[in-house]
Amino acid sequence: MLKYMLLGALMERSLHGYQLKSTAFQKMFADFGINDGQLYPLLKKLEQADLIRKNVEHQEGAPSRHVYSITAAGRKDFRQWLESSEGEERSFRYDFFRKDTFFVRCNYIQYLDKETATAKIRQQMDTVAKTIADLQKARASMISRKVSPLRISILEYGIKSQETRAEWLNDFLKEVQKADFTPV
Amino acid sequence: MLKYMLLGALMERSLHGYQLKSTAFQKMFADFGINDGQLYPLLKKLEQADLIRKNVEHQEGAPSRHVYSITAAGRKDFRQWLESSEGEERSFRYDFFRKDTFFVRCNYIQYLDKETATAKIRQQMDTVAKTIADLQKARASMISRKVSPLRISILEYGIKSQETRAEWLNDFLKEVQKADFTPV
DNA sequence: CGACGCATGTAATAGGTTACATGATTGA
DNA sequence: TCAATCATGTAACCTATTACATGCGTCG
Repeated sequence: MLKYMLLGALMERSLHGYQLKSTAFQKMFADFGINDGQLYPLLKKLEQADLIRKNVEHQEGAPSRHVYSITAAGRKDFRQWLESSEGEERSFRYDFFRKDTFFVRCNYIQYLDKETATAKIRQQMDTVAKTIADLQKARASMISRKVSPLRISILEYGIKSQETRAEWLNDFLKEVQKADFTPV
Repeated sequence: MLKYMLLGALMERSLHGYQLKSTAFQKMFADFGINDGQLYPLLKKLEQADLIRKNVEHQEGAPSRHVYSITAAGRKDFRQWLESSEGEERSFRYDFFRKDTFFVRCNYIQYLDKETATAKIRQQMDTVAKTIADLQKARASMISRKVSPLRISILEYGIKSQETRAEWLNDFLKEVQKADFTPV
């Protein structure tokens, strides 16, 4: 998937590795972003596959920049991926069930005592609240920077889904407080 | 994470490999479940770490079952993980942005023509609708089987989040139809 | 003088998927 | 007889994360 995210970023304009890291894969929160260990080897691989082309820009008194641009083959590959629906089936493999640590823990919440369980849920509520605040700030900034409404719309999904999570956490907390936690 | 899901399943009762696959990691949809290539090596690894213990049950005219039960060390390890909050920070690394193929494609939707984009969104709407129907069926079955309300609650998050997705898809479709798709 | 931003990369490891490999029983 | 279900496992591969490694310029 990262392959297509890189190609997608290069569809607009040519970029060098560090630019990809710092602009196209900007940190949105704490540790979001792309890691070097994946970026540089993948760029090399894409270059070898002739999907992107490298142009080294020498700079005086600074490390050279390796500017990558997408090739015709790269554009074709990207469009093919974009048009396909591969990976869009409902599978749940990458969904709340398995990839969301908090939810996986929730499945076993009866093994905790009520106080610990409550504290855990409240902590998650805090995290979600902070995330929503951050996303709303990001949204405001995107609006003022006149980012395309489609991109803003995508961010709004993030906000909506976190709000849904917050609502559910409220319900779940009530459910936990009602439940009978017999020590196991 | 799978490690703790296996230990969590064994907290309740001892199970053999195939049981873990077919009951604890039941398919909920098309291809949800656990794959052999991960299950069996991991069981072996956990056994070597003395977190679980194997007991081979010979069966006449059928392959032997390797029944695993959790050890005291396994229970301790599991509880420690359960109480910790590791991986529950907001990171978005495992969130809608990067792991959801449909959403990643949405970021580049302006590279598609309006018809293709519309078709793609409608297809996703269908998928989501089918998923919601399946989850609701699962919920009904859980209620009749008198599964604990906490477990049902977790499934309800799945329903809620898919409903949020459906709502957003509606909004996004409108946005796409309003937008100016100049071919790129 | 130390931290941070710019700029590139490698190595080791972990986690997960697909495909391969085997073999018995049961039901259509 | 063919397919599905039960039952266990290995090998190859791909993806992703962490940590390591280097070096310059600038700002406080």
